[in-house]
Amino acid sequence: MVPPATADAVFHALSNPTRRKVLEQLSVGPATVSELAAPFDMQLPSFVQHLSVLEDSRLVKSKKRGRVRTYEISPERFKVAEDWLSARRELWEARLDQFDQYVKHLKEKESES
Amino acid sequence: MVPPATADAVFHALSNPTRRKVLEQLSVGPATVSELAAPFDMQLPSFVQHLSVLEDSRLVKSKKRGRVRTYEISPERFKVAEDWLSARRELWEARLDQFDQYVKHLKEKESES
DNA sequence: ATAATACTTAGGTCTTGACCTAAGTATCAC
DNA sequence: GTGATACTTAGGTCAAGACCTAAGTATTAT
Repeated sequence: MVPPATADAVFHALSNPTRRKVLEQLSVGPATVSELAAPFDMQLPSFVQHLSVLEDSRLVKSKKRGRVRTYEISPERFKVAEDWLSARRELWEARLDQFDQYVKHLKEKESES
Repeated sequence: MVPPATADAVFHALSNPTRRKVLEQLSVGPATVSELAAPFDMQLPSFVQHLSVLEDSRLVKSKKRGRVRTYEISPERFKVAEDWLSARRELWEARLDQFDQYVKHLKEKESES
């Protein structure tokens, strides 16, 4: 069981377009703060806050070497979101299948008469 | 391409534990406002706001018959989240596979010497 | 017709989120 | 060791989010 606070942080991190674009960039490969910030029309301190949100959610991790901080994707964390979504899907698909079966059953009965 | 605003709304809707619990409940089957609200220690108007957020994101839909409003899951919308996540995963997995290949390649070279 | 039920509307508070500017620190390049 | 670079810290604003209470409307039950 994933603590709910974890899912909160992960989905919240994903809810902002700037942060999603950062994740899209990092999916391609690691990058530094300035590289990540370059495409955005935003002051650096504001942008860095987004990186903090991402890091707090653990969707990414970073390391500083000298004065340069490099970020990379932390793939394990995405499972929190993926697993929650697929658990929902399994539940309702099972239910809808059951409903389909029921409809099919009704139709068979109908054609008997 | 899904407009980013859509992903914003979907992930934002998913970021709150009350709303996720509602979605868990609705995955099991449709339910009315009062049925959904019952487990939560929250005033009804506050709770109904959560339902509005979910409906705005189109993760759920509702219909009113008489004085009772019934909610149900709207499965298509979940694909927005699922697709975004799986697109990221594909990218970084391709990259990490490539890296694995590279390491393997290095090891082969090493054993030649 | 009256009362109870099932929401809805209309506010108000308090916290969090998303930005900003200005100034600071730690490295690196010369 | 001086200046440029790459962030960091420390504030401050303004909008959005998550709750609340009080009162309203539309249905249904008696």
